[in-house]
Amino acid sequence: MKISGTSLNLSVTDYGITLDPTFTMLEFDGLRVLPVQTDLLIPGHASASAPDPVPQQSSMNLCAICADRATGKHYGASSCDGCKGFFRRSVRKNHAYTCRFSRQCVVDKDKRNQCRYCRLRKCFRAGMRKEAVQNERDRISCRREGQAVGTLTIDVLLQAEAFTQNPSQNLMRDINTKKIACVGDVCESMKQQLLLLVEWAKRIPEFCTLSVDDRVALLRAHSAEHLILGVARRSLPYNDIILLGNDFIIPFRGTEQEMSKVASRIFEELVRPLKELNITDTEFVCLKTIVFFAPDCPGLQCVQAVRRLRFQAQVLLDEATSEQRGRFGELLLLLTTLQSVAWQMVEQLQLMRLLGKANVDSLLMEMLLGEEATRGPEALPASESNPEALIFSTAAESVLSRGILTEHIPMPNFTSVILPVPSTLPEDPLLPTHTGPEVFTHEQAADMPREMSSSLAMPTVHTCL
Amino acid sequence: MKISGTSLNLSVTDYGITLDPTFTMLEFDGLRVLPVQTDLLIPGHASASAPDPVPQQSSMNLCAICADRATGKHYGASSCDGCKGFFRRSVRKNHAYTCRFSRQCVVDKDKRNQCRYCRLRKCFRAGMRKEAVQNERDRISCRREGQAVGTLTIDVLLQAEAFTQNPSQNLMRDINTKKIACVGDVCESMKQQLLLLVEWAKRIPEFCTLSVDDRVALLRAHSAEHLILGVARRSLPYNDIILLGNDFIIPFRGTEQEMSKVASRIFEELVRPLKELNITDTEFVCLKTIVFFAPDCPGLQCVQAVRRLRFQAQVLLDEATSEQRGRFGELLLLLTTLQSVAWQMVEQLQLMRLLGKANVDSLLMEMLLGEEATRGPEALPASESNPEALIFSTAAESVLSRGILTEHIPMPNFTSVILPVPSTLPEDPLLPTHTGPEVFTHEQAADMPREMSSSLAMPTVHTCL
DNA sequence: TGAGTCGGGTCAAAGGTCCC
DNA sequence: AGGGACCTTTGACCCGACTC
Repeated sequence: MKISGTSLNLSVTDYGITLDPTFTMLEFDGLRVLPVQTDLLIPGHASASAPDPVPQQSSMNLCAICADRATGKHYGASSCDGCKGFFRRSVRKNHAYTCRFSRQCVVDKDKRNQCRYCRLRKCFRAGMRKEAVQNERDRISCRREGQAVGTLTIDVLLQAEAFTQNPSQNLMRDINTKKIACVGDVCESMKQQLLLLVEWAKRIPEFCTLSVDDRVALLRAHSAEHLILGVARRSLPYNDIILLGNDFIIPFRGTEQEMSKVASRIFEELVRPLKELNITDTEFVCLKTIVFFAPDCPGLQCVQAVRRLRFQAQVLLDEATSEQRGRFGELLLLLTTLQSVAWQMVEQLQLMRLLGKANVDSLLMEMLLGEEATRGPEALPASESNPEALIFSTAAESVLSRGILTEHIPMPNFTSVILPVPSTLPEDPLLPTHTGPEVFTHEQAADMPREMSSSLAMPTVHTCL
Repeated sequence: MKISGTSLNLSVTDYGITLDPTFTMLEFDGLRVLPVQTDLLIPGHASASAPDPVPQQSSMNLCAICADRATGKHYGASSCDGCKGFFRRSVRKNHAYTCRFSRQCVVDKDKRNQCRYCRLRKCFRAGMRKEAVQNERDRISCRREGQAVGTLTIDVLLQAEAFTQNPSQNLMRDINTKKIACVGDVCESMKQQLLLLVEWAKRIPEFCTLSVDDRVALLRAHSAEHLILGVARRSLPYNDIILLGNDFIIPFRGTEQEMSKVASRIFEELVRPLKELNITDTEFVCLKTIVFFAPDCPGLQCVQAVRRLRFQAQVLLDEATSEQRGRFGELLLLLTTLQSVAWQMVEQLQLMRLLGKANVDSLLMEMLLGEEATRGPEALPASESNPEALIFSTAAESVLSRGILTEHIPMPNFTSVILPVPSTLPEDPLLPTHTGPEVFTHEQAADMPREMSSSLAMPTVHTCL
């Protein structure tokens, strides 16, 4: 802030107004700048009328308080760095000094530190104004300081994501060499991706601290959205197809009507906007985490913890997108679209299953079609937010699933999935066990031959945890 | 913070004005210096219930970052010289700042120098773009771009909202005097609210510039969400009930199971979070507008225009919530919950209709249950985002509606609703006509006696426009 | 063409840093 | 625990290219 240099002598009149009544330097406030000094501060004024023996040039270079060499004007008076700093510290800290003598101490370069009371008084008399001292500013020095809203960090999320990525698809083979998926291929890919989702979640320490029931609840609640989100990201480089995790593709035309319809929505409503936004890896993992830690989750016990985690994730996304206005909002708004597409996919899957066109195994049943047998009587009455439960829940009030649909195709009883799970899995060299180290990788899921993985004895979420 | 260099009477600097007598020098008075504690950052725990900011008075003259006097547009945002220089220096030197607090520092004229991280972030959020900062003394001729965020303003939205509010409910009569709604009451209220939604939309100039087909498409696409959003807001003062627009209530228990279930979800998943956030009117109208201008809308032709409008709305919401970190995200994330609850309500309504428990008239059929006969052959193949269409669409591939459900209850043919609508309505003194002035108000809809409004000859959206 | 806009740059006077 | 030499940042003001 620049102040006209000639107006300084008018500026001292307001001290009393802005002063704190308890301000202990009050007695300085009535002081006026000494006339002689004022003249010296006005360039071009002294030479005309005052026969000052000291040349103007040198007086400007002298501190008006202690006559040390001045480094410029500070707070309204030409002063040295010492008096400048002294004045700032005194005002900032609201220091109250007292004179041990009779308030007539000499203040010069040598003795300026002998009486702070007289030095500060001379600062005011020289024209320094406490109003010119500003508020404390930000630090300049760049010490790295972790700030962490919570404990979730981008790094953890990126690592979890990298762990469950399929590097073999990175080399972007020619699309023409890829095969068009049949319904079985789609189900197979979904199953693989769901297993990878479990592995992904297990890489998030905060997830692991939740109860088993809550972990299962989270994994089930939005698995369909995760499948869609994953396939949308995977399909970003392409224009006319959806690329599955097992390297099959779904074109928009030329395959089953139902599949191409969902695929087309994925492209138009998700892939296209994501392309336009040019979503980064960081943003993607944040979105995924936001979807994952959904507090409106059927049967969730520790709602507050999950809320906190989602809050952290959305703040992380906010930080990651802060350089482009509107970007954060656009990304978050894609989640409603994601939810819509996911629900349509689930409905299609349910239809295919009911029509006998798809062989849906128990893991898909449990995670995608909303088998809810795990919900005990303590389940929250108001937590019916997953779409599957709405349409085909086991809830007694659903006429669709019980009154009509199940007349045609009885739904198997899946209460077995909540039975205690053995701590070790059936012996299978390809599978990780609960007792062994976590060595489950994409090679074992995503790249697993279909014939083998479709017979995996790993049907429930509980088993995977 | 410009000081006229020629006037001497400006001796009281801006800093002097802002020097609060109670300012303690050492503390960041305005800042919430919170310990890094996640609990405090969760919306419900936030102490500050941001009061509605003063409606932008001459906002073009204010710096969008610190509210100092703006000197014009700089790098994409109306800003003062200070923020202009700060942004340029930051971008040029590629500075990476760190917030010493929790990244929600207030950035105003007084405190803008207290946290460079938050200041820079606010620059970006206000629309400044890195690319607008040029390297050296070279000038790129590409002027005129970037800005034109849009024409939507908070004021227009607030006025449209006020117009469709029911003032008689503001005096918050005793809940005990209100009657419990039966299914018919609910349908009646929904119909009234849908008519008010049309009136609300007509108060938004940008909506009126769209084609009739697009207007109808927007009104249909998310009407269920608007009903839920409205009822949630209306129910904010209460704890155990949902308050309908026609003053009936829905308790969580003691009425039909289906109704109380949705009501309970509305409360637990929407009213409760909104209460904790203490949502303002400004935020509410922004949310409503974001829901309304959904670009993934079946049959929408002018997708880009709608996208722009939603973008404007979400940026307005962002600006309205920028004082509290995470608030914007929490509000946006409620929209997925809103979508979920709305779909459940639609499903319940459909069930009630199919079971003969509800008398659903053609307006509700068209707007809530997704009659899609208006979609011509030019309809976008990939725009099936409305939930009703998913579940009970007339699309040939839906086994649910055609193959199974309609075996029991044949669906009437509603193609009549798209027939050309006569430019004048059947004579009815209560109804506005297309040729007359717009005099439709809440007195005519929300406060209309049930017996009359249920026989309104206003069945289609087209007719209302 | 001439006022307005918005890029650029400058530098006095604020700020902060850190050894003594 | 300040003091003060020394360095960084701020922002009011100016310039110039471009637009209308």
